[in-house]
Parts: sequence; structure tokens; C-alpha cells
Amino acid sequence: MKSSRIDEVGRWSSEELLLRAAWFYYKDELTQDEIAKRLSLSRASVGRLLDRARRVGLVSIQLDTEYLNAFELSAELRRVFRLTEALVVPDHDKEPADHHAINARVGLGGAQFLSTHLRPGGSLGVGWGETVSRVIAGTNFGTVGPVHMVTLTGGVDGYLPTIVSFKGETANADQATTAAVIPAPIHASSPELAAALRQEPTIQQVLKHACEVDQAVVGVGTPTLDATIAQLGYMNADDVRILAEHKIVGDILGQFFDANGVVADLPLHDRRIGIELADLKQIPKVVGVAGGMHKAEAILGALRGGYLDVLVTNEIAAIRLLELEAT
Amino acid sequence: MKSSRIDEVGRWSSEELLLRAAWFYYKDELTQDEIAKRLSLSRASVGRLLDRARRVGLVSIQLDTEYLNAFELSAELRRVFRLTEALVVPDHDKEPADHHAINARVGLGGAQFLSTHLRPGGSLGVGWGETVSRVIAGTNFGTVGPVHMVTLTGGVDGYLPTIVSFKGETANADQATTAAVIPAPIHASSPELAAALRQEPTIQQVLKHACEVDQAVVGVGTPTLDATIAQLGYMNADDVRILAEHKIVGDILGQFFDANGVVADLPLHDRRIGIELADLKQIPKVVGVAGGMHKAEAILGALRGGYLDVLVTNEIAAIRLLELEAT
DNA sequence: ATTCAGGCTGGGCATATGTCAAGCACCTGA
DNA sequence: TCAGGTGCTTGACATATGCCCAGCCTGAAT
Repeated sequence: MKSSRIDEVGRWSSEELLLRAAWFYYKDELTQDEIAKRLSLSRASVGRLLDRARRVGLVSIQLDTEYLNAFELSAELRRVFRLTEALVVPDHDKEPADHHAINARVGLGGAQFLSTHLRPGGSLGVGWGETVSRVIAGTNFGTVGPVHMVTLTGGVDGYLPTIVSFKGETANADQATTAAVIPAPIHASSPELAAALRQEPTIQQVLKHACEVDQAVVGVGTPTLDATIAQLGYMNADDVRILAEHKIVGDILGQFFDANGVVADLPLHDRRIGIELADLKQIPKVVGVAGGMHKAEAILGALRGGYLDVLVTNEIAAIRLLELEAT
Repeated sequence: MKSSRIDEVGRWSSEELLLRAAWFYYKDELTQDEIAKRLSLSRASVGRLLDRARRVGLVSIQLDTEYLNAFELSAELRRVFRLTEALVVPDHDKEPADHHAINARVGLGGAQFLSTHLRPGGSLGVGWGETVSRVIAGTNFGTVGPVHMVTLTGGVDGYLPTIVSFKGETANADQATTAAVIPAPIHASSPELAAALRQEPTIQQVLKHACEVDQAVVGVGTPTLDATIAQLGYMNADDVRILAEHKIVGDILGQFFDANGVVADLPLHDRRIGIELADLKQIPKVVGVAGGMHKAEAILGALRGGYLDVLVTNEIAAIRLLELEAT
């Protein structure tokens, strides 16, 4: 038994073993038992191998874009808001789920979108927020080929560690897929500090790249205390009050806008580090990822402002958006 | 029970239902039981839905290109034969499997390659043969976006019906993905007829397009009676004898070449309808798909002739190729 | 050399999945 | 209207998978 394992398995590296197991299972549709026999290990080990293969992203499951677009709500969103594409992830429960769960689900939708629409060798601007971070975490860059990622704002210290950390996860992806990160928070503690940071050559350079990416993925935030941006301390109750006075409905990349998507003139913006929404508009394909009933008004503002070319959202938000726009 | 099914499920089209089930299962990782509950149908039905979703290609499973390339044999093939890429599909059994099984497996590999390397809006030349037909059948064009396919030779009446038939399978794929087919067999019954067919404007036009595709997928055949081309009656025992006299090792698109990949001057070629191997060389990325011990010499000839930029083969053939080249 | 921690392995059980035969509703043609 | 057929549902069963636990090996610290 042991000798046979050395003969059979021993000469393969751990990665080759993973690959073999995954191929046998997902392509040849062998059962775990059969794989175990052929590889001379226990079925449990094969199960563990497959588990690992899924975790590291060796295997990825995608749904057909055609079908996704055939979803009725998707077609309506495209028509009503003149979007290039719209992806609506179906909800299962009627009752409102918690924000994090929604973000995770919609993030998966964003990942699905990127996985099928990213072009190798292209550049991808990465926005800020929990949902975006979910998107990046869920996207399998290995299947899509080398991509150059650039952050569109500061805020690496918040929700974006996945970008940096993912490089080590896959075997040698770092050769291919690169990431340029703005080394600053999204909001500095004072306007002066923000201005100083914006002058930094390293930051300036990334900002310049950020304006030139061919695709970008951004979240849409709400002007409330439970928003991630507030939870992380970039915004306090006073700020929220001011936002309410200005009739702000939401933000993208930390820039707040009203129901028509017009960016307001706010003190908060002076402390911000990142590209402007005007710059964002110049990016050929901007993918907005946001879901949940509570974000409907914010998303609507973003759509009216024309910042998004593609929207990834969930069912309930899509329905609400169409209701709001119909009235 | 019945009324609830009408309420819940009745208003969704069959396709939306399919999509929902697939999303819940593959993205949200719900169990079939949970999906059944939420969709108000039986678990068995959900199972059937998922089965259908897989069959029509709504869901597709891909392996990470990085890992595939990390496979040791793949790296060696690339190095030794100076290929852009090489995909080696692992074998499970030592004993030689039957040709059809090998073609199916390697074809799946080709499909995996195309799925991750096709570019939407691009054009794909499609060669002739059982393996190529497997590749096309296994490739999910829905996930990759619109592709324009062109046949590189005649022979639709033989092994290529999948190209035509697949259009009806997916919902509205025909809008996006197109296919131009040379309406002729790969070998006409006489040189005169072949010449006449080659003059046909419709055929000429497709041939012209065929030379201009940016990618192509072709098989590699052997000069033997059990080859598909012979089985379908395009070649008889006499032809095979002549091929042997000319020291032919294999063919691509019905053009036969020797161990160095040099195309021989054969009467058989006068009856052929399709682009020349010289034209094939001009295509930026030519993917060769062929596997099995018995095809090693043929593949080696093709590689020496420099016709292929990418090779998809199986393990045993890869090992044999490297052995042959080493001596 | 010894001991301990950590990680991996294989067995066994609970759960999830694939599949079959029987039954039911709906459609069709007489 | 009714008999027969078609296709879908259901429940039950066989199989496959996920998961936990105890045992083993390995490597490091003492």
C-alpha cells in the first residue's frame, strides 16, 4: 500500500495531484471513489483535494451569459436605464437579509460578471467598499488571464486587503496579474493632509493610471451611519447630518450625489483621495455592484447620473429600482 | 400545494426557472432540498432542472489556466516544441483506451482551452475530424460571447453537424454566434469535381474568410484505414498504400505530410476542398487537438512542420512525443 | 533521546444526490 | 365524452459526498 503510494502519487507535486483530481472529477466525471483508486489514496483525501481545488480557485463554475441576460428583470433594467448589461442575482427569501449577506451574494454576481467579461491583458479599476471587495475575492483571475488592477481611491487599509493578499494564493499568478494600489486611506483626517497626499508622486501616478483603465468595478454606498464608510470611521454622525441637509442619496468612490446623480459640494470631499466621478465617466465600461432594498435610492441616483454602464444587483433592488423610476 | 406552485413557479418561464435553480445551487450552494422548498417543487424536479442546466451549457466548469500550465508535461512540450501553450489532459488508465474515448477526452481538453482563450467578437476557424467536432460540442459559446466560426475545409456532411445544430440548442445564441460552413465534402469524388466546387462563389467566399480568422482549431489525423477520414469513405486502401509509399505520417485538414511536416504531392490532394496548410500557417493562433499513442508520429510531424501554436493532447501522447523528439 | 503540537490519513456515519417505477394530470383524437 | 398516450411528479432506494474523530507520522523544542 505504502509503496504503491510512492510509486503512483509520490512523484507528482501537490499541485499536479490537485489538477489530476480536479480534472478527473469535473471533466471526466469520475466518482471520488474511482479517483481514489486510480490515485491510490483514500476517498476522504480525494474529497479534501477537491475541496482545496475549489478553495484556491482551480475550478470555477460560471453561468452562461446568454441566460443571465434572458432574465426578465435584467432585460428591463437594460431598457429602462439604457445600460450595456445588467445582471440580476435572484433572491431566495422574501424577508430582508442582513447587509453583509446581500453584499456577499451580489458580490458573487459581480465576480461572475467579471469572470466572463474581463479581457486578458486589460486593466481594471477597483473601487472601494465591502461589495467590491467581495467581487474581487470571488473573481478567479486564473481563468481569465493576466489583468492589471488599479485602485481608484485610497482605502487599502479598509476593505481591500484581498487585492494584495490574493497574489500569494495562486501558484504564480503574481507574474501575470498585477495590482497598483493607492497607498492612502479613502478619507484623510484633514483637508490639508489630503491635499498633501494627493501631491505625492506615487499617489499621483496611480491616480493617473486609474483614469486610464478600460474597465472599472465600483460599489454604491448610502449616506447613513450603517454604511461601511461610516463603520470604518471615515464619516461620523455630523457628516451624515450634513449629507441629509444636502439631500444626498448615495456615493460612489466616496463622492456623494443627490437623487439626480449630481455631485454635491461637501467638506467631506476635500478630505477624499481618489479619482473624481467625472473621471469615472470617461472610463469605457464601469460596472456598478450593489444590492439590497436600502440601496435602491442610491443606485437610482448613480444610474441617473450616468456613472454606470453595467449594473449588478439583486432581484429585490432591481424591482424597487424599476418601481421608483416608473413613478 | 397546487395553487402555491402556480403562485411561485408559474409566473416564471422555464428558462428563468432553470437559471434560478442553477444560481441557487452553484453560486449560493444551497442544497437541492432547499431549492425545492423555495421554488415549491419536488427535489427530484430540481435535480432534473440542474441536469438540464448542465446539458444545455447554462453552467460550465472551467479549470484555472495557471494550474494547467503548471503541469510538468505541459511546460516541457512548450519548451521542446516552442509552443505558445500546451494543455495535457491526464490519463487515468495505463492500458490504451479506444480511439473514440481518447478523442472525447482530448476534445474536452480542447473545449476547456477554447472556453478560456476565445475572445468575444473574434473569429474561429474550425477544422475537420472527430476530435474537433468534440471540441466544438464541448465548448460553451454562451460564456465566452459572440464568436464567428468558419469551417476550414469541406466535410459538413461528415462529423461537423454539431456546429450547425448547436445554434438551436441555446436560447438565442444564433443572434450572437455565427457559423459559415463550406457546403462541400472534404474530398470530392474526382479532381474535376473538386476543381469545379472550388470555383463556386459561395465556397470561394468562405475559403477567403477561412484564411483570415484569428484563431483556428484543427485535428491531426493518421494515414491509416481506421482514421475517421477513411472510415467515412474519403480514402480507401489504395490511398493508404500510396500514403505509405510517400512516407506520410499524418494529416491536418486532409493534407498529408511526412515526418518533417512537409506536405507531399499526392493525387488525393487534388480532390480536396479546403484551405492549404500554407494558409493555416498564416493564422495567428492555431490550436491542434489530438491524442493517443497511435497519433504521436502524426502530431510530431505537425509540430515539426510548425503548423501548430498550441497543442492539446493527452498524457501518454505527450510523453511519447517528448521521447520521440529526444532521440 | 523524548515529548508534544500540528497536520495529515482513513474509517464510519449522516446527509445529499441520482435514478427508478408507479401514479397522476393534461392533451389528443375518435 | 372517453380511451389512450405523453410527460411530469412523487416517494423510495442505492449510491456518492461531506464531515467528524481517533490514530499516525513528522518535525521542532527541550
